Amino acid sequence: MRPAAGSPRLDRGLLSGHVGPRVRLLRNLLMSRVTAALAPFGLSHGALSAMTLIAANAHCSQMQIARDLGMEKSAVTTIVDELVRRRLVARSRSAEDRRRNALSLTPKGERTMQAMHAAATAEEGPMERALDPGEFDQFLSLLDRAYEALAAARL
Amino acid sequence: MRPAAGSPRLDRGLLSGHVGPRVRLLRNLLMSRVTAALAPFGLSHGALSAMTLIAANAHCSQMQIARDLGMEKSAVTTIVDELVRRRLVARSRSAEDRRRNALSLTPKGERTMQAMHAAATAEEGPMERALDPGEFDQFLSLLDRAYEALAAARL
DNA sequence: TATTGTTATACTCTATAACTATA
DNA sequence: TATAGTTATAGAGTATAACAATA
Repeated sequence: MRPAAGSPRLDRGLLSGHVGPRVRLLRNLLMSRVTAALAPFGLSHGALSAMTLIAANAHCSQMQIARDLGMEKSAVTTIVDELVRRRLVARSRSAEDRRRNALSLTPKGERTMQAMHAAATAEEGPMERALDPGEFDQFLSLLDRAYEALAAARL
Repeated sequence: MRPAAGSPRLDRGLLSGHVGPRVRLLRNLLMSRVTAALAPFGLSHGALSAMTLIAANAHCSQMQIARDLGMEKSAVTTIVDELVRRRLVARSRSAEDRRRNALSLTPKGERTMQAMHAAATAEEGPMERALDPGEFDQFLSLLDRAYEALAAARL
């Protein structure tokens, strides 16, 4: 009888003190589940991330999206094209700087984004059950602060 | 003067209570920095993840890697082929079950993995500086527990 | 001259499907 | 019949580079 396929053992000696490998592994597992949950919408994770940022920063530019997600501007164009084609995002020229686009979610976009978040986060049950409520809240808070620190640190 | 490209504003109303979007955003930002740091090694993130699991679970099979990373077995074959070709991983048939491969890191593989971790995690400075030591340790612990809960929850 | 966005193209990673061998 | 691994192929997502419009 083999070791009864349980959860993998993480080597604290090799991973000690580092966020990167943990986020990679957690993201890989979460992604494979979320990809299936998002399939009915026909939109990528990148699209959901972009919609999330647009919802939080109305009239933002595509370069802002690119910087915040660590993507190239051309990739953002591809994503936004699809969102606009499906009437989930409205794109117009900025009045202040006519090089820029001003992005905002349409009402349909808001509804779709929320449905996608609901579908994606339904896969989170095991994590929520493994942590007690106080720990879970702190986990969310720490993820936010780590993200913001990283985003603020661009050169 | 525009809003002086600071960190993006995350909308707590839309993201409230969910790990997924936060991990996606954090991972996107971390990835784009780590990709550059890992470029000199000529190996992918998947390869580093695989090496990390092999280091922690000597003589594991490729199916174990696939399950733990949420990848398909054929993708694991591709990754392991490259690691074997570069003498970073030793692959032999399992004695107990001759369908399986038994994977382990070579000494060169151990050194390379540690160098890759060092290069990758050098990008983590901003996160470490944003959290005080106790918070940072708890962050690592919560990431581990979230991962383990998710990995244990496969059907 | 620098920045925003678009287009066209190519690459990296992973998945799908069909196959072999072991159990 | 079911599982582990390989091979060949296709696909999704993103990057690179050259360009147009605006600052």
